[in-house]
Amino acid sequence: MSSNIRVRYAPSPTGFLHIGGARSALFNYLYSKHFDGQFIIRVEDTDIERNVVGGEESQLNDLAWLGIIPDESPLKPNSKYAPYRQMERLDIYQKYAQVLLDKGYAYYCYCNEEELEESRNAQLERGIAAPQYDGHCLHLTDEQIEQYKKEGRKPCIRIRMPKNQQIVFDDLVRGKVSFNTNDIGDWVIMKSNGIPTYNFAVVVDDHLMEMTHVFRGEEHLSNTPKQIVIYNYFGWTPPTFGHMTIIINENGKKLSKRDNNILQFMSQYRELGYLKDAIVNFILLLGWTPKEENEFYTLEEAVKAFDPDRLSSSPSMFDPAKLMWVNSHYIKQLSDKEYLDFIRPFVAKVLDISNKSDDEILKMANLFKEQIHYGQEIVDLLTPIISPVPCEEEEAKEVMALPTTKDVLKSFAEILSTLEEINADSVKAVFKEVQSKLGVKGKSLYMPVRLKLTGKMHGPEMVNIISVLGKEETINRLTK
RNA sequence: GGUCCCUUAGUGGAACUGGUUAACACGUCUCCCUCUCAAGGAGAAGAAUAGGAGUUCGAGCCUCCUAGGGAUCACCA
Repeated sequence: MSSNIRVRYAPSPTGFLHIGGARSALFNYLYSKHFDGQFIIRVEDTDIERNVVGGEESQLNDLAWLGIIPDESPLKPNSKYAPYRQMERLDIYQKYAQVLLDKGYAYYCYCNEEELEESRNAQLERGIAAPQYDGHCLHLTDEQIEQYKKEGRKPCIRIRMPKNQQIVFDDLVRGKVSFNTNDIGDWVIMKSNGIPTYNFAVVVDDHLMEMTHVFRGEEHLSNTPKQIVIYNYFGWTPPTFGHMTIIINENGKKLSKRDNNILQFMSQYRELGYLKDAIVNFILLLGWTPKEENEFYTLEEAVKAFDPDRLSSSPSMFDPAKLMWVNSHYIKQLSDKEYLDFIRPFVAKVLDISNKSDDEILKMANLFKEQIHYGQEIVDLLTPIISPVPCEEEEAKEVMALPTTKDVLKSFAEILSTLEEINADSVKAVFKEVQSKLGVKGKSLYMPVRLKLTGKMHGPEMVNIISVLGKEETINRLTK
């Protein structure tokens, strides 16, 4: 069963996948799959100055990692719509620009940067708040054109905006939105290098690729009337638009790539040990709320539950604390095997695991499974257990100076050495025995052992640490 | 500045076509558990729904005005 719903995510390979992009992709994906439609990835690579190598590949990879798999993409083209990279579709845009030119809806413009700047400043000086293209090239004589050509100027193509026309559209997120064309100047559809601008290419592609819905960030809201004018000139039906709220930082500003205190890129979260399910779940809740009170959703569940009516129209703040909480929730859900696979690379950062069995690694990593928020956290937590450094804190020194400490350590090591098997229960029994033998209990019993073994006042339960260290290593450290 | 969008506790946000004490979650705080840190359990504090006016028996929900915030105004996407 499949519908004719077609939606797309259209990244530009000017960088790597960031939170906003992932969210955009996710919601488009959810919408398409909720209605049994197709999800397409089209690469908008017309900004040849800013494209970065590997950008496309890494974005597609990160998306795939999240589970967002396209039905069509540059790597999985449908011949009916291919190609899927705009730079491979240049002839198509040229053709459609020519149609507009022929119909008189567009015209060549020979103005150069300085002239445009000059005109803009002149308008500003006259008190015009939003300067527009002045229409200088709208009525050029043949002589003028000849002159420009002789000067070697390459023209761009501008669209002629209709006058005094109200552009109204029904936004899935915001309801009725309207703009007046008088507020929009004649804008460039084809740059002088023959490459289309975003607002033009996007219309041609969305139409040719038969997109039915477009979910994108609010920053595109003011682009929409420009695009609708093109649809109208061609006599095409525009897709249904939905402009999602922007994501803001803790200062209420749009999340920008320059925000240093918030990680922006998917790869960074991946490296820090965030789980894909947690990230999907977290991003899902950024600007969308489920009808049910449950806020945990797998991607599959989200597809089922997704309802565009519940997209929020006010900005949502990216809250790293909530992300951590969601992630820790998912970590706790992992099976032993999943947890091991997930945590192994982080354990490997502090411990040579080449001659360790899976079981040993898991046992060690399980010490912290309940408390870590993301994988990287285990590195610092594990360090004192693997290679302890004596604690210099005043409180620690006091514990070590207790009159009972020496005896505690000594008899603990003695009794431990008689054990057949080391596990939580047997170690607990050792503590009990030392306690009844010496009459020392609580802090003054446990702390000396803890400090001697890990050099820290804090950490997982003592019995678990000892179970992991094993008899030999424990005694070794206690008697050193 | 023009245009457009938004405004419910620190944060995300719920509240059916207007109908009683404005949900829930994160965070914060307290207590319990406990050798410690976490985790977990129990509980608490925190919002006159930006302000004002109107419509109505009744408004967070409808209308208008004001204020604040944001987005956007490129041969970037």
